[in-house]
Amino acid sequence: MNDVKAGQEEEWVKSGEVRISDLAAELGLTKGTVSRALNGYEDISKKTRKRVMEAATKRGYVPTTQARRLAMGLTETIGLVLPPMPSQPVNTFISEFINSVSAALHLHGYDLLVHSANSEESEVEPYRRLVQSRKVDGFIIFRTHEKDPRVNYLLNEGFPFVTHGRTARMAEHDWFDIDGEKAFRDATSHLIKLGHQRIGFVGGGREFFSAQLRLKGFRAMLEESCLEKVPSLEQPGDLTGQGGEIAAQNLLKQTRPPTAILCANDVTALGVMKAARELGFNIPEELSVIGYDGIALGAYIDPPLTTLTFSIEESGKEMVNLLMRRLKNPDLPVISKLASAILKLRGSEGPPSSIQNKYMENCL
Amino acid sequence: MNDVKAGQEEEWVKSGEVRISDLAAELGLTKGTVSRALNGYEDISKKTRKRVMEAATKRGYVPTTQARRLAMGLTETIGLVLPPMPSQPVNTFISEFINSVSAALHLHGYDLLVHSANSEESEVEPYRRLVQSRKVDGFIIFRTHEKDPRVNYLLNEGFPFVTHGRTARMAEHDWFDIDGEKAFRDATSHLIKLGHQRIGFVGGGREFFSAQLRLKGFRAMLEESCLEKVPSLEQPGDLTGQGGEIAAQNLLKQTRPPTAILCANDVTALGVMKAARELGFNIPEELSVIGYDGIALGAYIDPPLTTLTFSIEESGKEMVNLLMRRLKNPDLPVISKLASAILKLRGSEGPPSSIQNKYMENCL
DNA sequence: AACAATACCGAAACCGGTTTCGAAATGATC
DNA sequence: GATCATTTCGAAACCGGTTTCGGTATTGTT
Repeated sequence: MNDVKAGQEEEWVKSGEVRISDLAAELGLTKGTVSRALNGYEDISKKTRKRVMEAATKRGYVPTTQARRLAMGLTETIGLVLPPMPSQPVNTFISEFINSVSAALHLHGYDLLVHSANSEESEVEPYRRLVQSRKVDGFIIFRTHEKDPRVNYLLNEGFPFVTHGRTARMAEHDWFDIDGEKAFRDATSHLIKLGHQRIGFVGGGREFFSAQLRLKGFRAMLEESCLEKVPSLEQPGDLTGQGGEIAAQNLLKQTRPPTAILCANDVTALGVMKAARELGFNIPEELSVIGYDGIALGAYIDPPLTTLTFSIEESGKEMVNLLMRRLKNPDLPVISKLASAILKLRGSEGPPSSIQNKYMENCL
Repeated sequence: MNDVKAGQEEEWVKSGEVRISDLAAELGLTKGTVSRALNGYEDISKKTRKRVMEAATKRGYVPTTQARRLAMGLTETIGLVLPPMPSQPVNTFISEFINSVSAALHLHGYDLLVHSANSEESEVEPYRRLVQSRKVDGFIIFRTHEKDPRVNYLLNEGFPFVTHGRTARMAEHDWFDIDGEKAFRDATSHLIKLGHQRIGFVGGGREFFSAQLRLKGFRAMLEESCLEKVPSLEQPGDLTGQGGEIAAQNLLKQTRPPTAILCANDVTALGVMKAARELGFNIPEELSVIGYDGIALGAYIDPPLTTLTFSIEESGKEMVNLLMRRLKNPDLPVISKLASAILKLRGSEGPPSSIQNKYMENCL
């Protein structure tokens, strides 16, 4: 009876109380020996290794991370700085991304340090602080700009990082990206095949490189299909719902409004749809709308949003792989990975109400 | 001219290369003295303190976090474990929450470690690992269950944490919560005043304590208004869109369907609205829908979703305050904070098409 | 001028691990 | 049984800071 009680109490011993020196003393060894035994050094006899391992598991010894990392001169931590959240922070993307990155890092024994950006200070300031205080070994950067100060800073420091998205200096750093150009070629092509000839485009901010590439794909397919490029049909956006609303108003109040609108992301598309409804356009009968990101919420609105989608989980995993490779060997040549988005038809697009294909005849 | 060039080059000196011992050697002091000078000890003369400070800023000295934390015996890091993301991860809440928590922690010099939960292992496993390896000083826990194994584990370990949401053991730990009971009383009252008498309810998972409190508020207001409690009008949900769809079908296919539906969160409400549309119910004319969470996306759907909303930023800030207080003095009595949600009318609710107030007459 | 009090800094231990180096013990070889 | 190679472990330095303690040098007191 007493034994049982004692046993139970022993199970509830608080963890984290035993240090490597305790173990060493208990075993009559030095802490150096215990450390090597636990870390698989070859100069430890099988017998003592077993003895050490058993004592360690019995006593519930887990090395203190801080001490180990200090001794080994690394942090085993990756930093991720959230972009300053706009007043309309509709970012279902971010949580999924954090989740996948964190999971992938964990497989390599790395931790994820999430830092928020203070909108009042410079964009690179958080990075500078994390680098200087040596809190992280590398960074995951997303939403890259063409001329990205964060990238400039880290390249200058020679500090490891991987970007989600390309930059003007993409030849100098590892990056992962979705082929937004091809994605928008596909989406544009799909609309043209449905019979659309006046297609609007709502971009992301000009500062985002990805937004430019999406615009490029859009234009390329227009040209390939011998459709006239109409400047007024290309509206800037800012990746928010509000930006979508404004852009849609600019598009739909024109004398010859477009019969379809491509949006730089899903949230923008939601704003476009809202504005369209308010202006009396039926979707998709009178206006087709296509987004980009594949957020799950898009399936729940009316009509469900057709979008360009890709695996966020895969994105996170790939980026972590690139970063781990870089950390293991900083001198390896720069590599990159381009994944493709697929067009997910859900119902917010269809043939235009009045098909006019006079332009088509001019082609070929 | 030469001076200018030299000056520029000096500005680009790589950071993080100078250690405290370097500074000490340069100044002809010991590192102990330098450390005390920088940390404001009183036993350092004004002159040398100034000398040290200037040398530190000039050389760009920033103490290595790992070493400082090891010496001081704390991690200055708070852990946040993401819930296993369901197949429909429509969590706009999480990224906002992470952002606000991270920002608040930063004000106290703390970092945020975000960990993902592996759905194959026990829910407490990530917590156990983080505690044992001493990677964090405390936890932020959200989406609490009534009987929450994470809470049980941490209470048993005596490890600091704060929850977002109450638990069965809420008297033993600090917590922050939104008064969901009151919120649902308010929402129910609003619907009743509009003339609704058959009101449906779609809950969250039974395991979530918050969902039970919301149901409680709903029932309480029904009873207060002398409305009959109809069991078939209370449907379980799971905080996902799909769960909302299924629940709505169960509600709306009844011979006497409800004229309004309250949902445990916004995502559920989106599922409800989708199912309602497919069954031919017009919103809000034939069916009122109210959600909970106040996600920004709700404003962009048709009709815009009426919801119960609260400040996520404030939530994060408050929780961090509670946690910091606990870390500073672990023996302080347990405290908690209850904030209230407000009903944000956006248009997805209205008076029922046929007003029958026979029940009202029985009241009072 | 002698003595106590105070200001100031150096020396060293410490946090909890890892890793290098060398010495002792063991085994193999002739 | 002497010699040499191997196995195995202890000792100590190290990572980069913080903090305690004690000893000078300086100042203040009478």
